Amino acid sequence: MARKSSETSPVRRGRPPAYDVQTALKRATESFWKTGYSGTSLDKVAAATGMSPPSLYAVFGNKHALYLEALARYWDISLAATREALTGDHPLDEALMLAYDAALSVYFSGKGHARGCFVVGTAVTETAEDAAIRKSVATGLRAIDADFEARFRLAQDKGELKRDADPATLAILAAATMHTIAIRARAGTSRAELRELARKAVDVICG
Amino acid sequence: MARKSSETSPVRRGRPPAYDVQTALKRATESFWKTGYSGTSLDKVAAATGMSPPSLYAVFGNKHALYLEALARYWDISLAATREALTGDHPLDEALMLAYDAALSVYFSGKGHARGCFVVGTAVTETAEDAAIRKSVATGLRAIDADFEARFRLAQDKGELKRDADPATLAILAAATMHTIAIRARAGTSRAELRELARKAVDVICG
DNA sequence: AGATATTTGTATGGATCGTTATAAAAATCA
DNA sequence: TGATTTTTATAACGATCCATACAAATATCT
Repeated sequence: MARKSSETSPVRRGRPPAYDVQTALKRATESFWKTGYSGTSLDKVAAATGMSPPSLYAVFGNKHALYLEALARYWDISLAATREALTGDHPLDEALMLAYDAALSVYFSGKGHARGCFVVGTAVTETAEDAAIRKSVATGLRAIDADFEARFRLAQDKGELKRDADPATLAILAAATMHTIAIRARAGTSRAELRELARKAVDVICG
Repeated sequence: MARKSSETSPVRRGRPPAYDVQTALKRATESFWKTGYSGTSLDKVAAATGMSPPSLYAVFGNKHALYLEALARYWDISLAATREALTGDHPLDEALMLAYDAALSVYFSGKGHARGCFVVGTAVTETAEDAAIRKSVATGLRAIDADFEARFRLAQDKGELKRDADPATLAILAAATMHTIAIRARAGTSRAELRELARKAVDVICG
């Protein structure tokens, strides 16, 4: 569900906003990505976005709603990237590696230390006590599982995979590989080592 | 490295401490487990432990040192549990399931909502900006990997595993399965479903 | 131009943050 | 008993937290 922006009246009335909402959301995401939801103050977000606190509240509601929107945006982007890698016309093992490469380029996209996955690195912590964040995470995880499973099912139909393999189980292992990469990236493992890890995991998963 | 406790002089001089350090550390761990490091104030920890803030500082130093000690204690306990499961005299698949069952009973040990893994649920968030926590997490992850790998190597020697299997790669997949369980438990997946997930993953991993 | 509408920056409110000063309380020592 | 040692509870410190009141700024409308 996208934020309303240009579908409002073509000519707006008062003083024009000084900052673009989407880039502000991106900057806010980067702030939360570093130090988590609880560990990131709204002042930090304001500094990162260049917006004043009142503007942030006018646009996003409050800190919690802002984080939820950042989380939804991250899911949108990363689910699309995973799906694109898996639905392209590549052999099974290549498709899986494309998905992991896409994830790695996100996990190592920051300036300083590797940030890992935004969900695993910041949202999972909040899921224990925050129902809204928990729901977003649970839904996203199911979507990833489904995308992997669909690809394995297709592979089985095309004869890329043994008949007795269980696509649902292989999907769990493929997702688990993604998750362990997300954790390890944030914990300091190098990108090269993680890519090798993915390569070996793919070899086992594809049989 | 254990905290000094009873190896001091048998007869101590001043007013005796009212609370046991180990149980206080356990209570503090449970506080952080719910809402994470940044999301848990020292007042909350004080309320959970029954200790006053000055007592907490006298015993543990500060909030950061207290969390690090809680993290070290958690690693000690969970690594010991995993190692016990894997080094017992069981067939490979049974040993792996014992390890996952041990983890599950920890992840679902709380009163309210499932807490998942303390490391994945609270420490990973901090690893991006906190070098000390990152080091603890990295070391612990390597230890888990090594324990799994040793068990797979043993299985290969005993003929439980195919000759061409790579113990290091299987260890990564076994650890990845543990990690995805840790994430999903905190995100709301039921214990029964996670056990089934583990069962299927073990079947694939063991070939 | 004047009225209206919307965003902006500043400044701050009340609560909570991590941490510590202080003195009373409770033990052993002489 | 009185001095010494250690822990305790209370209270508060300055800093920071999330959130908002307010008025100046900047646009379109009549």
